[in-house]
Formats: sequence, C-alpha cells, structure tokens
Amino acid sequence: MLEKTFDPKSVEPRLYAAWEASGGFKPIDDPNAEPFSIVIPPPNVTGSLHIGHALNNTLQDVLIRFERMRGKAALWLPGTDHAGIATQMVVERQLAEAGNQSRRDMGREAFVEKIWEWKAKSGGTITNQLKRLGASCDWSRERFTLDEGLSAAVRKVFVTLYKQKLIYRDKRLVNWDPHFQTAISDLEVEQREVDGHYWHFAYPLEDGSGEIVVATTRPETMLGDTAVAVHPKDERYQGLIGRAVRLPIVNRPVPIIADDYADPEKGSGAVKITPAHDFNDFLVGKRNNLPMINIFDDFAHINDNAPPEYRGLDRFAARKKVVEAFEALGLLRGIEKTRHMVPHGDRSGVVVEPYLTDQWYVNAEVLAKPAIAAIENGDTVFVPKAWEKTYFEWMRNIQPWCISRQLWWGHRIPAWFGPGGKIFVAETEAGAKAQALEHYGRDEPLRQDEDVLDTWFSSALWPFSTLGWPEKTPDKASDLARFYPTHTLITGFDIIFFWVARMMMQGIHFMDGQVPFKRIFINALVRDAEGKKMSKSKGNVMDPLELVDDYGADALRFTLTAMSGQARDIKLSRERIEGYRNFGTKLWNATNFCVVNGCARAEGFDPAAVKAPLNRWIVGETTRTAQAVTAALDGCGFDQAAETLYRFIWRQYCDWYVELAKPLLGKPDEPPADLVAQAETQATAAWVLDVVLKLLHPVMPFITEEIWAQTADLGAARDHKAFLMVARWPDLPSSLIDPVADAEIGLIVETIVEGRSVREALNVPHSAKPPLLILEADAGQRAVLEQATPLIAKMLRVAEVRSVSEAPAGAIPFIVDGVSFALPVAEFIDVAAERGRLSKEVGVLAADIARTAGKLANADFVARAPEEVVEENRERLADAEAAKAKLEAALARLAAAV
RNA sequence: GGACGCGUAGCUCAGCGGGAGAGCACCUCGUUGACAUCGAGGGGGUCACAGGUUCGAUCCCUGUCGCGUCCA
Repeated sequence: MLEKTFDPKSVEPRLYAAWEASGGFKPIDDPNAEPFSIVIPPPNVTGSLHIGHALNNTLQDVLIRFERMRGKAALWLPGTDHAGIATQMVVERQLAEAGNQSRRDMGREAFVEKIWEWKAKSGGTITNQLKRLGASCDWSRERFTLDEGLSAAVRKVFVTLYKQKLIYRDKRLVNWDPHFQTAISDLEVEQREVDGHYWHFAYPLEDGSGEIVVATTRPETMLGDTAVAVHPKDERYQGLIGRAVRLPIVNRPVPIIADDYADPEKGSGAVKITPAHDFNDFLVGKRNNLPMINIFDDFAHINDNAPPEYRGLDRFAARKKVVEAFEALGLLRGIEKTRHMVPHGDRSGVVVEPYLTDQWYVNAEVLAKPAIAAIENGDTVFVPKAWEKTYFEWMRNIQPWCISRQLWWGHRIPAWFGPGGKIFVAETEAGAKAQALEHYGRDEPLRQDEDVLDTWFSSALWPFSTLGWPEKTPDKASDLARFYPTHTLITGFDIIFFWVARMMMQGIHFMDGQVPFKRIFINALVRDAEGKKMSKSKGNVMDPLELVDDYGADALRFTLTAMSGQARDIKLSRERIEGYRNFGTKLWNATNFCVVNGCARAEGFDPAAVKAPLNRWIVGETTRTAQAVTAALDGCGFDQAAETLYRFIWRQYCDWYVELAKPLLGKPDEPPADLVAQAETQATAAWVLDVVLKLLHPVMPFITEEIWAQTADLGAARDHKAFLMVARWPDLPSSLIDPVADAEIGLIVETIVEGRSVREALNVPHSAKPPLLILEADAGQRAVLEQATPLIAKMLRVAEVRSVSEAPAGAIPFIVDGVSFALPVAEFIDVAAERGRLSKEVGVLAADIARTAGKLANADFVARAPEEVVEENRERLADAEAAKAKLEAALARLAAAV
C-alpha cells in the first residue's frame, strides 16, 4: 500500500540529494559508451530562475535523462555567466544601499574584490534553483565564465585572433550607455516606443537667399550637425546641392549634400546629418567625407565642442535650450507630436547614445563564412529548421562585433599600450613586456587596456572552454576529445545572433573546423495566459519555484514539456499545471491499485508469451507507446512524447486496462476462477508499469523514481537495483504488437462505449441491468463477446451477453463494427427520445452515404485516387448502408410498438 | 519600411493532401472492487476571408484582412 498521495515536498529534496550522491549525474566511465553532451546556456550568475529558464532546463533535463537511460555517456555540463553589467550593477546597488563608498571612490581592485565576495555568497542561487527543478547536471564539472580555465581560453582566443588580424581597434559609433559609461551590445539595447516630437527647424542658407527646413526628434544633436542631406533626385533642392546653410546657434556653415538616405516623402525631404550621434548619419558621413563632431562626454553631457552656454548641460536640458533658442531666433517652424522608437539600455533603463569611441572589434564577417557553411551543409541542424533563416539573415549581413566594454567586471583585455600608443597583445603581461623590449630596445612602462570584454565573448567559447581547452586539446584523451562537438544545444531564439551564431564562429575557428554542436533546438518563449511577455513591470511573472511549491516539480516539468510545441509561444496557466499534477496522482493511484492487487514482477516474465487477449493487447499498446516516445525524444519532439505518455497512461492503462483486468485479477480476498490468467495479469500489469515508469522518467523524474523505489520489492528483482534514473530504456520489438488481440479488445471496448452512450441517451437508470443481446455477428466476434461477458456485464451494467435471433419489442438497437446489438429496456424507454436518437443516427448515416456515394460515382476519383482510398470508401459506403438499414428497421418497429 | 511566423471548439493548442482532435471550461449523471487531484455521458468548429492547383484542400500556391516577433 502506498501513501494516500504523492508528496513532492518531502520526496523531491530527498531524491535529488540521493541522485547526486550516487554519482549518477556524471557520464558513465565505459569507454565504449557513445558520448552525448549538452552544455547549459549559462544563466547569469546574478540570475534567479524564471519560467523561461524552467522551460529551457526542463527540456535539457528530459533529453539528458533519456540519453543517459539509453546507455550513453551522458554529460550535461552546467555553469554560470559572469554577466558584466548585470553583476556590476547588482553589487554597486548593494554598496549604495549599505552606504558604502561608490565604485569609483573604492577603486577598481577593491570593487572587483567586492564582486567576488558577493559571488561567493550569492552566486549559487540559480544553480540551487535548477536543482529544485530536478536538473541532472554534472555539478562536479560546473564552470564559471570568469574562472581561471575559461579566462585562459579567453586570452588565448583574443591573442590568436589579434595575430590573425581578426581582432582590431577602430573608431566607430557604438551604443553608449551614459549611466554605466560603457559601450553595450545590440542585445543590451531595448527599443521602446515613447511619445516625442518632431521639431521643424529652419536653417538659413549661408548666402541669406532663403532657408531649408529639417525635422528632428533630437534637437540637441544639431550642435554636432555637419551637413544637410537631400535626395539626389529631389527636384525641389536641385539648385541647393553643393551650397551651404549656416547652422544657427553654432554659427557654422555646413554643406547641403545629395544622398539617397534623405527620403523625399518625409517632412520637407531634407534631413540634418549628425555623423557622430546617429547610426544612419554616421554612414552618410563616411560616404560623403563629412567631419564627425562629438558633442557629448561619457555622461552624455555637452562637451567643449559646443558653444560655451551649452557646455556641461545634460542632453535633455540641452534639448530644451536648443528649442528655446530656435524659437527666440524665429527659426522654429513647427512642433509635431509623434510616437517613435528610442533605444534604452536594458539594464540601466536610460536612453542609449550612439557615441563615437575607440573600441576593439572582431571581424565577424570572416568568421561567419564557415559558420554559415556548417548550417548549409548540415554539419549542424536547426530544429525547427525554419530558424536557420533567422541565422542566415543575420550572418550574411553581419557587422563588426564590438567586444570592448568600459566596465570593471569581466575579462580584462590582454593588450598593453606603450609609449607612442604602440599596442602589445599577449596572454600575459610578461609576454607583452617581452614584445615591448624587442620593439623599443629597452624597458618602457606599459599600461594595460582598462577595458574588459563583452560577456558574450567568453560565452562564445563555452562549448570548448568548459571542456578544458586550451589546456586540453582535441587530440588527447580528455573531456574535450570525448565530448566535443556537443550533441544538442537547447536555447531560446532571442539569443540566436548573440550567442548561438558566435559559438558557431568561434567553435569552428578554434576546433579545427569542428562545429560546437550537431543540433540546435530552439525552444519557445513562455508568456502569460494573455500571451504577454512576462515582465516584472507588468506584474505577470510566474515564479517557477512557487509553482514547484504548489504543484511539485514534476507537474511543472510535464506542463512545460507538453506545451513546448515548436516555434510557438507558450501561454502558461495554473489550470494546466494542476491538470498535470492530477496526472501524476492518477499514476500514483494506479500503482496503488497494482500493489493492492498483487501485481508483481514475475521471474523470467516474457511479454511475448502472454496468452490472455487483454494482456496481449496492453503489451502491444505499451510497445507502440515506447516506440513513439523514443522516436519523439530522439527528434526533440518533447510535446509529442508528453502527449503520448499522457494518453497511454490515463486513457489506456488506467481507463481500460486496469478496468478490464479487474475480473481477471479477482478481489484481494476473493480469488478468481482462473488462477493462471490471474497470475499472468498480475505479472503483465507490473511489467507495463515498469516500462511506463521508465518512459515517463525523463519528464517526471521524481514521482517515477519514488514509485520505482516503492515497488522495488514486489516480486522478482529488477534487472538492476539502482535508481530508475540509470535504468535501461525500453527497447520493445514490433513483434509484441498482436493485431488479433487489438481487434478483440477493440470490439469489447467499442461495445461498452456505444452501449454506455445508448444508456445515457435514453436515461436508462444505473440500477437497471438488462441483458445485452447480440443479433448479428460473425462467429469470431460472437465468441469474443460471449467470452468477455463478465467484463461487459460489469462495465456496461448488463446482466449477461446473449445471442438471440430476433430483437424483442422495444429493444434499443446499436451497431459496433458490424455487430448488431439490442438492449431490451422497454420498461424505461422514452419513445420520443429513442425515436429522436434513431432519427439523428439515420440522418448522420444518410449524409455520409450521400457524400461517399457521390465520391464513388465520380469517375475521376475512382480512376485517380489510390486504390486503398477507393476501397476504404467502398467499405465505408457498405457499412453505412447496412447500419442505416438496421436502424431504419428499428425505427419502424418502434412505430409499430406504439 | 524589411524579414519571419501565426489565425482550427468559449480558452490554450495538436493535426498539415482522403470527411477535424486533446486538455481546460461548460451541461447531465454517478458514494460501481486504485483514484472526487475521480468516473460515465453530452453539447459545441462554413479549420480568418477570396481565388487557384488537385479526382479530392483545414493542410499546397497566390492575394486580402487581423495578430505577433525580430530587424531597420
């Protein structure tokens, strides 16, 4: 007897600890075992588990548990990302709250020390949360992007790419976050739609012969304007191209140039060009050799390139002042309200500035070429395939990758500046000094670049840096040799560009052309029940840990797995999770039934040798299920696997097998007539349950492991006594499927279903136990039905199943699989209801006959459709006509009886 | 503006060339030998719209409308 219900709260922590202690999360040592590896998308070390992580990591765990059970050397390598800005911000905020010195007062070294202290104390939050979800990561191999090994990998990659001239310094526009005073990546920029204005400014022509009107949402940038552009074909301005306007306030002449960028349809058709503060204008500036005047400092305050009265002003104050100045000068030609997209730093929340600075860049175009080819030729495949379009789109239009960040938390760039601005790049300071000595012929002071690398730079190396590179190399016996390339990457589409693509580039470049993973599974994005992206500000976040508390990890995992349909959003609701919690309970209760009814493994049980049709049927259905689940998981069809298991366990095993098995099993204190059949059924039920536990384990590891343990001592010992987690995955041959048993049980089931439907439709009382009469059936069907009398009697609540030659008056007819039944319940019959039921049935059949007959009358159909389709329609027609004739006869009898 | 995707039962979604399914919700009934976190039955859909291809279209193609995401 099991406990009344499964209690996740007590079981989950106990089992997780036991699993981990057993060493079962580590790949098996067997050198013959096929390696199967996954690297985790490293969550930010500051992170806490949100529902997206829960989905992503559940799917990874499902896959790794599946492959582990299939006997592979399965490695799920976990770790966290140092997450430059996010982490620095968290610690800065904590310092401020505690009233400590600011980062700048404290100095770089002390501040970084503080971050490490913070990491030691709080950095493990998310990994502990993953454990609550059941994630079977090999924690002994856990890595951190800033640990010593990964830092060595970063330095080696940087130096190598520099030597190959694939890393270089350049002055370009970057996304500048004035709050953190650093460049940030495109990924860290969030476009937000905000209310704004178009200010229409008149720029007087230099010769005083007129003016040209430009519109802008950013008036302050006019302080850095170096041109006005018009479209080369815009007839209105043909005479002005090549002339100049005098920039108000600044009092600087700037040329009127012709450039395709100016859109004649927009506003006046003329556009002001500020090359140092707008990405489009920057390109216009490059094309036209315009000066680039930077008007901001690192805080986005106006610098000395602007007139004195503007210097030091914040950009928004400057905006106001510029507009006022235009108004005062009588040059403000209009203000128009608008809503437009404005870039914000996703961490700081402030408006990001395009800012002209010196930064380090990776020549991504060169690295992208083999990474594109790898997808084109199938070395790596996307699942679903459609995502490769997104990948190609970006990779074929790739821009130089800005990798330097003006932060303190991260990998310090291994570059040293010497006198005269000479740069020495080396993995160590000693190396740089040696280069400098050679270059200058004497010791000169070197200053290391203050900047750190983009966090994504180290993430891009994750699939090989975590496996021991560069210390280990692919040709030696090592994790790297064994587990690279990894097999499947499971991640979200939001980081295809920023992470997936870059791992492809770096992996191929540094691992002798070997791709970092053979398959990329892109999981859906989790949204709330309204389809909104979950965010704290919307207040619609669902905390996975709270859901685990309320329903157990298995229920959450099953829900996420079942809803993980490809290329689609997941709208999560508590009702759904509740439903799958109930599913676990159902399995628990079914197990309890088995236990109470003596179902136990039999020594040497052979599923192929069972005799009873019911048992042969369930063995076949179990086989189908095992095959379907295996195929689904093999192809990342997680939702299909979950769906298949749900249907089999609930709708077949519980609803039908267990119910139909009851007569064979007898009651605990009342043995059935056939002890051989009883024993066989007990053994079969236990066997099916063991298979089911294995198949369900990857999705619902806790409850299955617990049931596995609770049933460990029932009957013969299992082939292995360890955890279910490392049991052998079922591999059942199709020969276990018996079409004869399928047909027999199918007939019984359908008879019960139809009979019940008829009873309910006519309101036959539960207490009524009429006989079930067989009017017409072939000999085989008759034998099956008569033999199944106890089953049908119990489940259909009939007294007996008997063959008769003619239906008594008032008997209700129904037809299953060509068998004609009658239920004599004259005393309960509501004639009108029955007439309605029969007429409706006849109507449905008549419509079907008309459609099918019409089809078969179409010569083209008969000639062109496949033979089996034509045949199927012929059968359908014949069956429908036969059934209709019988029901019409019954209808006639009903009329006669009244 | 460009690219991609999506419009199937009240809701969330499967299906994707041969007369449409599930879960939840809803209605009726039920203390039947594990399970009320349950069981039995039921209602409910011109598969967005319009053309086309085909013997046959929810499924393939084109267009329209609506929605979403990413990139400008």
